[in-house]
Amino acid sequence: MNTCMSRLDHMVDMLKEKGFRLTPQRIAIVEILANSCEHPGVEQIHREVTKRFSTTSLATVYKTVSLLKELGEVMEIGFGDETNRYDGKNPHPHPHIMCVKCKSITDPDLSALNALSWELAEETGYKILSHRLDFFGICPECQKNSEQ
Amino acid sequence: MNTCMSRLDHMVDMLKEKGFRLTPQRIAIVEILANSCEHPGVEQIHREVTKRFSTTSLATVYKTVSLLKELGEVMEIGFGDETNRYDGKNPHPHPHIMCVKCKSITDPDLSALNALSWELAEETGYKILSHRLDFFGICPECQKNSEQ
DNA sequence: CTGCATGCAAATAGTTTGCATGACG
DNA sequence: CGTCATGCAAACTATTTGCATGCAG
Repeated sequence: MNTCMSRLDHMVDMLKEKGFRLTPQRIAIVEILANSCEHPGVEQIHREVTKRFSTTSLATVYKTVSLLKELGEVMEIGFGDETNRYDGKNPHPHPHIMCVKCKSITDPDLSALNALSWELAEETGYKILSHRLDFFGICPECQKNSEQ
Repeated sequence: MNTCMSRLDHMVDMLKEKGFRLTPQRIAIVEILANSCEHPGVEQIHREVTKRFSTTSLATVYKTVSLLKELGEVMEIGFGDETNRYDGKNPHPHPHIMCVKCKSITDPDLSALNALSWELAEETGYKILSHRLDFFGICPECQKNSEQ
């Protein structure tokens, strides 16, 4: 089990094991994904990487994120109109809550959730592979700011 | 209450009341949305409309669907890569289950769901406006077909 | 008649791809 | 050193927009 390893080390090891090259840009992107809590988008990741490697292209960010997505190390969060955001800390399906004003995304605890998948599989005969549970609302901070 | 009115009548009345024009194309699109169970996409709606009004443009379909969306009469279902699909029968948030092979979308019954929103609002202090619960899996039909 | 709706084409935005160059292993 | 990754630009796709024309009210 790798549970005691940092996400960063885990992701880097996985790339190494599978024979992918560890370029500085790639490592930087992995670091950002492994350490960000705010569910960054490609644009934001790109902004961060270029602070260290100024010539890094958007295409490289897309390619790296896409690679990690395929390896199951990063989960894509695609909210309606919003541009995609990514979660590298917890790449498995879990609920999100997004503030429609400030666009912040956080991960609430919802224990009662797993039961739903079972209920559903039994009811429909589907083989459930994954799911997505997203809430949209206004965060406490933004509620305060709109009370003029 | 309009619960005894057909969705079609309800949507047409709403357009009339709010002063939107009832062009034949618009009515045809509303009809398709009100009567389709398969959660059609814009392309599919367009294919249907053009059977009756062959010159109807994609832009008109987009505009009409968008209008109904803003009026709260149609719900957009945006699944990751897949192109958007629409639900005109039940425009309020409800769970979906999509087959990753045949791309069919159906509406399962999940009673235990409403409790989650409450739990969440209390836990996080968010004002919850909406949510999205989508499952991805393989439908019974496609499971059969892959057992060679 | 008057203005909103239509339909065409062009614009947009996020993302992907092709290809020549560069650097990891 | 060979191969894969990078970076640039061009391609793509779903959707939106501008504008002249048409038709509902």
